[in-house]
Amino acid sequence: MGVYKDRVTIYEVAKAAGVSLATVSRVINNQSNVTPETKKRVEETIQRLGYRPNALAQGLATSRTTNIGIVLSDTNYMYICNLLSGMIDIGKIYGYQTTLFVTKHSPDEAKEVISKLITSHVDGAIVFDDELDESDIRNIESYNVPTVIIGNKVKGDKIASITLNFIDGIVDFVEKHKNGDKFQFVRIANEGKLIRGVEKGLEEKCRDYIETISCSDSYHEVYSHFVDYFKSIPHGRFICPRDSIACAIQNAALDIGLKVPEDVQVLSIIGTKYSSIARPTVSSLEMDMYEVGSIAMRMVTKLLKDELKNREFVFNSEFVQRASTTE
Amino acid sequence: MGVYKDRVTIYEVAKAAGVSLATVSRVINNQSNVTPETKKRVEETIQRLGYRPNALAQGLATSRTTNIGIVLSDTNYMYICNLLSGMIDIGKIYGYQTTLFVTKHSPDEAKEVISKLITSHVDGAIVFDDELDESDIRNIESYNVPTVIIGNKVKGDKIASITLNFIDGIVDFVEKHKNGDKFQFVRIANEGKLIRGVEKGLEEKCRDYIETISCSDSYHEVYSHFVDYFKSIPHGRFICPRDSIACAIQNAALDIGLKVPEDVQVLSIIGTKYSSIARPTVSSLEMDMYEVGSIAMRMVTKLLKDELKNREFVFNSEFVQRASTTE
DNA sequence: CTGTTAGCGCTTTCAG
DNA sequence: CTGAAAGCGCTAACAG
Repeated sequence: MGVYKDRVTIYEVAKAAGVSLATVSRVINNQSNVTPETKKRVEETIQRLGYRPNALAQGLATSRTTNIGIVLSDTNYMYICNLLSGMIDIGKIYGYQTTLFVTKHSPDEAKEVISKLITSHVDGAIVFDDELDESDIRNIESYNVPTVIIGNKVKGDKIASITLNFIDGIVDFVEKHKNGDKFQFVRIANEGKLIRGVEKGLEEKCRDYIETISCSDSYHEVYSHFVDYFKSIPHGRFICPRDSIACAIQNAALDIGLKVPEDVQVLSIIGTKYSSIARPTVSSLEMDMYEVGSIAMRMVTKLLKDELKNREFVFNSEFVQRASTTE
Repeated sequence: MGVYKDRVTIYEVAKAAGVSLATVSRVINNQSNVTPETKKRVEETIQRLGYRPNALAQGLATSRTTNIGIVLSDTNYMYICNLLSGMIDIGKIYGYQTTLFVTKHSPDEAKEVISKLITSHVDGAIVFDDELDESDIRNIESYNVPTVIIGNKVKGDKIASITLNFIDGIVDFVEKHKNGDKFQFVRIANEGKLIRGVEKGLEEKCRDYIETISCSDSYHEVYSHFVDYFKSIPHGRFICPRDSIACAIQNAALDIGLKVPEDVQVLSIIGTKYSSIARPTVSSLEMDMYEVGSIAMRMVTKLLKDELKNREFVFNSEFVQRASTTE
């Protein structure tokens, strides 16, 4: 069939090096109690045979896998990629691999995914998923998987949480600019809890200055929707979940001959680098998602060692005024 | 300490249900040879006890993990996220989890990452990484891990490859527009092999119409670099690796009072949805990276079952003329 | 249809 | 400092 090595086991290494498996095990785990000569001999044999330990067997024997499970609702948005990137980078520093569990915004899948998470015996988990509620998190906890949950305040022995506070920044903004057109909150179908939470917060705190308008989640559909919209209502102020949506609206306005920000203003709740790439640049609530990811990963690693003092971390977003809104 | 279940094992389920482990095993693996009543009883016990199989033990016993390893150089670019998203979605359909291995464009890390990939005993792998060369892939192959490699033609018994052909589209474009300013290929530091390959191809085939200009990989640095640049050379045609770089250049041009595409033209090799969001819209070579990811995942799953006939898949990019270049 | 038993590859006491 | 042996949780013949 080919030149495939049948995977070499610790047993064969031991035999080839003339020692017992225990010794080989000590060498690959860098334990001190091995003579330098023995160690060298074993290491050479490992090299020569191309031996690689089997992480499954190690995991089974130690009940530690050096794997962190990451639960996300999607990986197709820039800000989620930034988040993911932060987690992975830091995870690597601490020697953790990451296994991805994606739920696609569906509650059913979310439940199933938890099941897989448990089964997979990750050492810890980071959850940034809108469909999971507290009971799901408790479920994970009950299987003894230390978990950091982003965007959902949950307390527990093995749980830490990161709150993403967009609402204060946006309420500030709305309050400061309440004179003029009512703000239109652009509600995207199937949007996650993070954004829904912001919407709810705005409803509570700024009821008088906010209306809601619904759209599908596609740049092109939003764009054409608003081309029509602006034909009858040639002005407005729009609060959008993401920068691509904000761009869709401002592009529609511009293409129809309206002016941004004179006639139409847009503002994005979650900004990415594209907020400052777009023209006009899009005002947004900046939050460094890469940083959020890094912190999250740092928190799980601490949680694993029972060294995490502060179980609750709050990220505040900062409103950044750009060209798509007036001062 | 808390309410943690000590993870229930198959053994305890068997005892509680009054059957042997073999029977429980049969039930959780959905094997047919179990009486409906026994099956029901076991399932109830599983429910009641909250039993979840241990994937490590299963993997050890069967030498199958239902895990696919994905090797990437980065997760911070939109097109890579799209790629990833495609892989994950399809993987899920076939019942595979995905474990991520990220190399951060470093050859050293790349070697180490392969080691981890082997160790982790994934059933298969998808590699989209610029630092790995053929010998690394052979290495993976020699450990019997069926692998799909994106952007690098490698042949082997357990290897399939996907070629991303950007070069033909771009050569076409250059040929058609060779009159006028020489094209400047914008070379980004630490750029991956994919882009370097395009550069090399252009050098070979369009030597007379191409020059190279070097930049760092940051929107803001590229932007300010070109603001300066355009002060002394107020025109040019630029071939950029990604749309954010193209935007940096065209924004610099616009902000300094130049016109796009009259004075300055830009073109992005890899386009994302932001190519059509940017204003002016950016001409680019479209390739649906989500689709690439889906195909890649489909190919590994076939490879695993030895059912893959066509070991080589070529994606051609299509040049899409937008507002940043002239016809 | 169900149970017994021998591994899967590794770690980890416990002796020596 | 090194080896022997038990066990991690599960699967898969093999018997019955």
